[in-house]
Amino acid sequence: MPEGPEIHRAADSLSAVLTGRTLTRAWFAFPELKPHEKRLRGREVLGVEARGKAIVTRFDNGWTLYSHNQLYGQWRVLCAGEEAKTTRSLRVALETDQHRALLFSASDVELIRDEDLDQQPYLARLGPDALDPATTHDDIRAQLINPRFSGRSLAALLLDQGFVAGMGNYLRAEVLFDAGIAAHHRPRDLDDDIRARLANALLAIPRHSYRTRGVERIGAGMRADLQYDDGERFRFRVFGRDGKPCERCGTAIVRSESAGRRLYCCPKCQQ
DNA sequence: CTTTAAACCTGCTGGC
DNA sequence: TGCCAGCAGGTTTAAA
Repeated sequence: MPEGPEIHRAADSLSAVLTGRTLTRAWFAFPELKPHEKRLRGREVLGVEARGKAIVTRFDNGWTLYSHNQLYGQWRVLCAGEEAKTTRSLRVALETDQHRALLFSASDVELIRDEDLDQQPYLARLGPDALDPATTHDDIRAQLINPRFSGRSLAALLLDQGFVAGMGNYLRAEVLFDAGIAAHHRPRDLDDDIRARLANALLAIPRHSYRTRGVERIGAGMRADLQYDDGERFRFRVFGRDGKPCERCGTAIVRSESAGRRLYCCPKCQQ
């Protein structure tokens, strides 16, 4: 059940075993993708990257695999010869002579010509990705003062992939707590310094979650990689902590609902 | 224009 | 052990 940080780490794991490798086999559970199996066999993987919560895998024949895990999808990497515990819900298999990358349960999978990739509906509407190193503080501030977004509540914006890609429900709560802002505010009603603080949190919290392996269950089939800070764990400061004391002021964390999703906040620190 | 609600995808947990 | 309801960190669509 992934947000941007979890998806970006999944893309890391896939890239580590696929990039630069030749596919010995491609398999799809979806009938409409069957014709691509032959087309991909023998092709080289040029790269695997996350865009927001989608993953794109590029091949050397002008095609790209687009996949979105939604709530349930999960990529697993196995060594060649290693058997999956179950093939139930298996949707995609990409195999090299050394590894197998398996996608389970996801239903949103497409093969797209490279030149059409930017027209893919989900990718086309993505805003700047908090986990893209190229995304800057100024990019986020530009979103905050963009009239397309500045009149909407932060509660809605912080789930909107067009505002900042990669955000999700736990990040929303943690970003707002870190910035010390209540969810009902609109960007245009905030002071410049508060907007700057929010822009900071919108980059810092997802990136910290990514580096520290976020909420990922250890041993869930993902590779251990050295680029992550394993000495430190991401901690929820408000998400899922209703009734427990705020670590800053001791006030009980409150659970509510906003934009149809559960939201947690410290009513004293976030005003 | 924005917000809300429902629907859909699938899996897990807890209660009976 | 089995079944069902409820919930879930997502997204899209339609309605309000």
